[in-house]
Amino acid sequence: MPKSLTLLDPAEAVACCAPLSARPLSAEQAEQVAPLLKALADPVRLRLMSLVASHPGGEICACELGESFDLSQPTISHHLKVLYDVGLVDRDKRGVWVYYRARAEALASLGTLIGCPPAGPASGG
Amino acid sequence: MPKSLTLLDPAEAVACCAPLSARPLSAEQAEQVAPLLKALADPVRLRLMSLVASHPGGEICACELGESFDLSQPTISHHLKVLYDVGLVDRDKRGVWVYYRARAEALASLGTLIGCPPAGPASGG
DNA sequence: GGTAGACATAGAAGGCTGTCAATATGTTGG
DNA sequence: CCAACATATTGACAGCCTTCTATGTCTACC
Repeated sequence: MPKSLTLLDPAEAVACCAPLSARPLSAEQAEQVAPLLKALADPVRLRLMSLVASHPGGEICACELGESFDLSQPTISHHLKVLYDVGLVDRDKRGVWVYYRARAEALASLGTLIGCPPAGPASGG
Repeated sequence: MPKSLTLLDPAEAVACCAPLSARPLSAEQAEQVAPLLKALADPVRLRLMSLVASHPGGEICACELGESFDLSQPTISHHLKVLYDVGLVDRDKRGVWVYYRARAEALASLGTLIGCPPAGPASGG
């Protein structure tokens, strides 16, 4: 059971929350959002997420991800699973290889919740 | 020693990073950003941050923060210290009370790094 | 069928984290 | 100076997290 079928991903639940600075987050909301942040709150996973999100073509092979780290294959696999379980990345198995893709809308929701600079003219310093 | 004097806060260092999806985060950048996310990756701290950031007047007394939780005073104090140490909040002691203020630019930098929706028409949700 | 390769899972070790009770520190007022 | 109060620090403990090695699973190819 890779994900829940009837409930929202953590990543999807975030979209319902107003920015942190708009109004106090409820305890329930905080419990939903924290796992997403926790998933990103590790240097390895943060780099993995960035590698996936920034890769040309939108997807990247797990084998290529592993080459960027001095870590064992199971460790990389574990971190990718954490990102997958909270809904920050999608996976697609093609033959022997597994391709990961960033969920842009999940990152966008999380960024908005944390607090994006107000939409306006270019900031001047 | 509340903070480093010559080096940047984690919160300040984040401002130097492009969004996750723009280019792969370096290992060094990831090591700098992860502590910030880790600080927010706890339900209690996330609510504390939201309470501080959303409070009218821009600041809020620690005593008022504690009343929102079913946790001991030392625990709240500990969580506030975590947020303070990474530079997400400022503190101001006035008499017996301590007032906390959100560092809006730190939240904005972090939000931008994670990935804000591209500036466009108002989202309908 | 058998072998090789890519990825996932299981189990264990060591370190980190959240929480508390107890105590320390600093401030106000008598 | 002492009492009362707000907040911070200390020390301890349970639980979780990151990492590894060993192993399992699935696909491709001969």
